[in-house]
Amino acid sequence: MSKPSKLSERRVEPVKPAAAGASRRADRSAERRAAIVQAAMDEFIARGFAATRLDDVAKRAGVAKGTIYLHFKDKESMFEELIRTAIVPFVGRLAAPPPAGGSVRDMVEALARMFLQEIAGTRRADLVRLIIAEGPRFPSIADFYYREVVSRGLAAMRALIQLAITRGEIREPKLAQHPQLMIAPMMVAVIWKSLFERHAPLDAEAMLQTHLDLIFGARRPT
Amino acid sequence: MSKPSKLSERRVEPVKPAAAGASRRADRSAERRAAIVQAAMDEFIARGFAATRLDDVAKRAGVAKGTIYLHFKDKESMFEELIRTAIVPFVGRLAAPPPAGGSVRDMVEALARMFLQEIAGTRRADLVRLIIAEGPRFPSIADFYYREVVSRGLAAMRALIQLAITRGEIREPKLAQHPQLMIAPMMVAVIWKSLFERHAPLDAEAMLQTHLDLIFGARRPT
DNA sequence: TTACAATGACTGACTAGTCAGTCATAATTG
DNA sequence: CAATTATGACTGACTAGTCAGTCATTGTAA
Repeated sequence: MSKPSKLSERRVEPVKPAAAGASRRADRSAERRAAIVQAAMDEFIARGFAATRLDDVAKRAGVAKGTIYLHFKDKESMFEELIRTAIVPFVGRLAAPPPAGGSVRDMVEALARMFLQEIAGTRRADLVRLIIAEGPRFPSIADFYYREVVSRGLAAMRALIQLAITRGEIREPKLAQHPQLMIAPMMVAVIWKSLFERHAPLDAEAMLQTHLDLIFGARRPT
Repeated sequence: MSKPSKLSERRVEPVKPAAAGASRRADRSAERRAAIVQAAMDEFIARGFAATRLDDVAKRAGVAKGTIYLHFKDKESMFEELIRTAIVPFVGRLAAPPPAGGSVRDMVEALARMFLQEIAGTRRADLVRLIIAEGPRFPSIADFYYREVVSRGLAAMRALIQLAITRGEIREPKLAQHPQLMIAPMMVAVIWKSLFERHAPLDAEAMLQTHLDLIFGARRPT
């Protein structure tokens, strides 16, 4: 947090670059922090916030419990910071891929496919579930998630829908008022994978295609 | 679970119906049990399983902590039994309303509206969220939920879709393979209400209409 | 370059507190 | 009165967070 780690860089390796593995103090500290973050993520996903023991996190990270408190104020702020850190990478993605040249359907399909590959069927799916689970108890997380992911994602989706409407690819103009409808099957896929996959595996790809057919019209009407 | 609670019913009021307020032993016991169930539900929804204190449940139910253990084996089985108890009423509903005479769209719309009124916008929405949250840690609950609600609900929905397809109300035959698509907006509505309602209220009714228009075709194409 | 001093990351035993579950006692009922 | 039901003080296991002490790394002096 308020670590002036810059100080350790003002001199650029006076001596001994130490072969290959970085062994400088700041590096090790960063490594440990990363290990804690990783371990904590695993534990929180597996047990939820309240049931996670920091002793277990420390053990899994290969670190003493006290070390956790060198990096985080307490369990709660660790949790919050963790989620934030994990979400940030996606904020980039949401804005990054500039609309390709093809049809809107192709763009939406590409987005959805990316979502399915990168989220559903990944540990990140459980992260989404974790946010759903703990959101009401951590309003700041729900706020952050809404601001950084949901509202942006929906805005982007709305723009795509509007484009599709002007191009005539989508006939239902009201859809622009409910971009959630575009996302809904993805959310269901994520939840399904977490809860029911072993009861009945879900072919999210096929479901997606059907969904797109409903919205854009079947590719071959008969 | 293995509680033969039926025993309390074998005799039907031997004597003294006791004016108005029931005060017979079994009745009081049932009342207390109901109070505990209610209180526990509130606490579990508000805090999740691990963070819920039985002291709080007892206090809220107006009962001593020991009393809880007269009705439930332990916290965990109380939680499981609770969820089961809360879900059962819906199993009936899912099978109960026999297909009305109107169009399939009307039937689906009626079902969805019932869902929105009785689940989304109710404390029950949080129950769904609770199941999503704790499901992975309580496989028996996920199993039960899948068996009693999800699989039945999807089967019913699939039947309706098939009917609509044969009647020509729905053009997309693949939809029968993915009844989840029919439900998806409802799930999103439930989650939205729990997490984001204060950021951006969701008009679930309007969203439902748009969704139905996508599936059944807009009522007025232009 | 080498010896010594300062730093602060790291440790883990410890404290203070929490909470599920128990049980001796009290209250109620028939 | 005996039997049943309810109570809540109590126990013991468990855990978030602390802190005095250690020691590898870094800085400085000779």
